[in-house]
Amino acid sequence: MDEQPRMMHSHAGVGMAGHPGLPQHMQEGTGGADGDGRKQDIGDILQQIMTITDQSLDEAQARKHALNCHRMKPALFNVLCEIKEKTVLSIRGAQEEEPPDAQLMRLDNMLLAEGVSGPEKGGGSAAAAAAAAASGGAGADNSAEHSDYRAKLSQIRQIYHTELEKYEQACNEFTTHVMNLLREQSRTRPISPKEIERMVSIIHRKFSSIQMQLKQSTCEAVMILRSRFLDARRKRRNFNKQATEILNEYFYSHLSNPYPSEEAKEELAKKCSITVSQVSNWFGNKRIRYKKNIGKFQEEANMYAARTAVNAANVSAHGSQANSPSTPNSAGSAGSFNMSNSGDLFMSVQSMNGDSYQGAQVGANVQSQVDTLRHVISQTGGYSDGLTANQMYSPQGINANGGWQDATTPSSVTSPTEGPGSVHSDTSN
DNA sequence: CCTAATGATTCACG
DNA sequence: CGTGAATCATTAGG
Repeated sequence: MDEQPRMMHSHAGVGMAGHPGLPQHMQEGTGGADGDGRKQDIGDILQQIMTITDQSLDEAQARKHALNCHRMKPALFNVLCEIKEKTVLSIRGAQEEEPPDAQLMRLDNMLLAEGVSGPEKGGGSAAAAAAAAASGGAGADNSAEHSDYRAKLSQIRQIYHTELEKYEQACNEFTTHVMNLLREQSRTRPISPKEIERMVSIIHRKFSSIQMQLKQSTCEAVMILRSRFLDARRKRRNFNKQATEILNEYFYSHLSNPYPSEEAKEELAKKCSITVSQVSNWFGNKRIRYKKNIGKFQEEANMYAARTAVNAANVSAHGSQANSPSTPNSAGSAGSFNMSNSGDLFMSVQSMNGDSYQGAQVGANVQSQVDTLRHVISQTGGYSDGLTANQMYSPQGINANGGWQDATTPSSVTSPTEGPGSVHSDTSN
């Protein structure tokens, strides 16, 4: 970097020597006479310039004025304008036509959809709500995040609008400024109204391209915000105890066919104040995890089974209360499904323990109670120690139903993990 | 801090 | 499309 100055210094004598514009160092050897002549010329030129500048600007002004006031001037300008029109402008005009910008339209649409542009405040929150609803309908309990999202969105919106306004104002100002300027200049040079118009449209195009940048960055901001919001949605919250209980209750009381129908899901969702997709997620997870390691869920299963059994008993004893988590589905499809595959078990259950219930059972409750009872039975019947119970359960819970899985013999997996440790674990409340 | 639990997401399949 | 399976990412508990 500082090579350069040093070089210049060291070579100053030579380097500057031949420079024509610098009269001060003309004593460089060879070109003596020539240099003197040039010096003379330059001096003259400088002198002339000085005199011109010093001389009358006034005079020039006066001449201009005279020209402007000449009576032929308008006509002349008209002609010149025409010529201009025919040449320059026509050429420019040819390349001016542009297709309606698809990208701009896309941006506009998106901003409108996100509620950034479009009508005032109300639109914003409505759009935010719509966005939230669209993103899975998780409108139940993430109100904090939701309001956060809304606040951020309205912030973006505000910035967008102020910027847009600023741009518009600047555009208008600039346009009028240019128009005035051109009008001013039209006195001194040929400018047709058409040309002004064209200039204005050029200005507008420039500004709209700036606006497009604004829109683009706004879109980006919204996207980022949105993705963050979605990420926040991914931030899971454990369901509350009650919800888990309800879900588990349903799961274990429909263990033979733990596939809630759409209506059942809706009902569960309502009961647990979660969304239907959350219910689906829960059941998906539950099924796979239960199946994967039945032993681990044994205690839970027994617990819920016992509970629902008691519940069912009470219900059927009282006769009137249709409170148990049975659904049309469990009565219909699951029933037939189960009957065909494990009718024997069903019968055996009935014959063993079902007597007391059988009389009072309502059709809809049969399935769930069969599931329930099976658990109770297996619990009470074979519950000598953890290991045997474990080995006993794993086949029965699933294979007997022939149902919702293809018996991948999980006992080998479950027994080492849960067996020796005695089935206790925690009280799992 | 580590680990298990758990809700959500993704991908393949029928 | 609903599921199963694997996986991710966060939470809760030690």
